[in-house]
Amino acid sequence: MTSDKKVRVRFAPSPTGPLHMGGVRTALYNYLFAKHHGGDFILRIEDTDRERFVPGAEAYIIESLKWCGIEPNEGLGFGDGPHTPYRQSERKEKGLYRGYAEKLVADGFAYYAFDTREELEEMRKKLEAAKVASASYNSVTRQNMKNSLTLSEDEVKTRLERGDAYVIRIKIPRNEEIRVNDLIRGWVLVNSAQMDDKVLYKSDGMPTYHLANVVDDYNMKITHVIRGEEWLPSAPLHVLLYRYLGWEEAMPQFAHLPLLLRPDGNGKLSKRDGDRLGFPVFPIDWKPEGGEGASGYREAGYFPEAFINMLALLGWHPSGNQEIFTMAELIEQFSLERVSKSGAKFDPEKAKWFNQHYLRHKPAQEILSLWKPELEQKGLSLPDASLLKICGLLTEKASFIGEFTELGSYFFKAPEGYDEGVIKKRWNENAKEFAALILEKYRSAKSFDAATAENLFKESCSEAGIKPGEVMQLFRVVLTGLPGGPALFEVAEILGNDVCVERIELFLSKNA
RNA sequence: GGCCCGUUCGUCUAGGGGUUAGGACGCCUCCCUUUCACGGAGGAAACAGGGGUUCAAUUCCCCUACGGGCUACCA
Repeated sequence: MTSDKKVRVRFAPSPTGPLHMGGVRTALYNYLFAKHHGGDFILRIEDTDRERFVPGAEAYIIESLKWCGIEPNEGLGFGDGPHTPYRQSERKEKGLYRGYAEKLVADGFAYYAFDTREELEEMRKKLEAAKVASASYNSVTRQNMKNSLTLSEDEVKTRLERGDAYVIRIKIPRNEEIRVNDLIRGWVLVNSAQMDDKVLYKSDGMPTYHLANVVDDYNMKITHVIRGEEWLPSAPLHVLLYRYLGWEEAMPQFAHLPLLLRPDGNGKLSKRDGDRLGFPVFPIDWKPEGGEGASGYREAGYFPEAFINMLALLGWHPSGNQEIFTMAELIEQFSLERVSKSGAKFDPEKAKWFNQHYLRHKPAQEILSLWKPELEQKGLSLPDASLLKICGLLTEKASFIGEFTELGSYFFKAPEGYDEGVIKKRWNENAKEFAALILEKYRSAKSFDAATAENLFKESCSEAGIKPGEVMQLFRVVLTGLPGGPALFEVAEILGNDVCVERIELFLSKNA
C-alpha cells in the first residue's frame, strides 16, 4: 500500500480537441480524491502525438477547469510546480524518456524493431488469412520480424549507425499471469500471451503514451492513477513497465472509471457528438480557428456548480440520499469505493433540473449581476430596485438566466399584442366597466404597492359587480399581453401605477 | 473474431441471503394558486434469462444473452 505517502494524482489529457464532459468528470474525481485526502492534484499535458495536436486545445482545457472550479495545485496553466515542465513534448526535449527506453533494451525488457509500415501490414494480413486469433506483434510473431532479437548484433549496430528508422518495443513474456489491482473493480487478471509488444518509443523520437505516462507518474510521485475505463486493457502493460523499470514498489494504485455513454444509443460519449444530440457535451464553447465549433454548458447558461453537481453524481453516489452538493461537500464525502462499475448515460433533463435548483437558491443580487450584461447589450434598463424584484419573480419561472429577458419582456416595454383567447372569453360589458373603474383608481393612487394594487383591483371588481376571478387573467393580459406569469400585483407594483395606467389606456385604445 | 469490464424503474442510482426493493429526474393525479411555475401529498414504473449453492437468492457461484471498452509508431 501507498497509504503512508502523500496522495498525488494527475489529470493528463491530450490536446487533441476540446475536453468533453467525460474528461471533465475524470478531472473532477481526481480533484475530489486529492482534496479529500489532503493531497495534490496535477495537470499534465500528454502531447506526444504530433499528428493529432490541435491548436487551442490546451488553452481550452485550462479554461474549462477554471470555469468548473477544478483547480490543480500544480501543472500547466496553474503555476507549474516542482516537476516542471508539465508538457510531455517539453519533457521529451529535456531527454526525460529516452534513457528509460534504452535502459529497458539494455536490461533485456525491450528491443529495437526496424520493420516498415508495409512489413507490419503484410504480417497482419498473413496472420488474419491464417485465422490467427490476434494478429499482433508478440512473442511468437516477433521471431519473423526485423528486430534486434532476430537480426545479428552487427546488423543492428549498422542499422542504428546508419540512421535507419526504428521503434523500441517492449518484450512481453510469452506466458505469464499479470495481475492488476483496480480500486473500483478488484483484481483483474490477464495472461501476457494476450498482450502484444507495444511500441514504447516511436520512430519520430517521441515516447508513446505508455512509456511517457509511466515515467512521468513515477517521476512526479503519483500515488493513484484515476482514469477512464478505456485504459483498463493497457493497465497490465503499465504494471509490467513499472516492474521492468524497477519501480514496482512505487507503483501507483489504479482506479478505472466507468465510461460516460451516449444518451441516445450505443457507444461511449465522444467529442464528435458535439451538438448533434441537442445538448452540449462540452463544458464551454469550442471555437477552433476555421473548423466547426461546438457549444458548451457555460454558454448554454449553466452554473458551474450545477454542471459539477450533475457530473459528480454520474458514476458516484454518497451513502445517503443527498443530491445537492457544494464542492466542499463533494470533497468531504467522495470516495472511490462508492464509484459505480457500469457506464452511465446522462440525462439532459436532470442537468436542467440541477440548474433550476441552483438558480432558485441564488440571491437576487447575484442573479442580477449575471443578467445585466445581456440587458445592457439589448439596451434595456430599469432601476436596480425594480430589476432586483424582477429577478425574484422570474427566478421561479425559469431554469436559466438566459430565459429572463424574454420571460420578463413586458417589464421593459408595453405589450405589442394581447392573448386572443383570454380577450375573446373575458372582454365583455362587465369587464369594460371594470376597466374604467380600475383605470381611475390607479390614476389617482397616491402610493402604490402590490397590496394597494390588489385592493384597488378588488374594489373595482365589486363596484362593477363581478368576481375577481372573472377579470384577473384579463387584467394580466392588459398589463403584460400574456395569459400567464408571476404574481400579478407584484408585477403591477414593479411597473408602477403610471405605467399600469398607460397600459390600460393603450389596451382600451386598441380594444374599444 | 480475440481479450477485458459490466448488467436494479425510461434515466442516474441506494440496497443486499429473509425488505411493502428506497431516493432523484422525467411522467400522471390531487392540493395550494387568478394563471404558469414553485411548494405539498399521492401514483405508475426495475432486480436480463437459465442453472446451481442454500431452509431461503434480486443479493454468492457458473453458463447464456445483452451492453461497453480495447485490439495503431492515437491517447
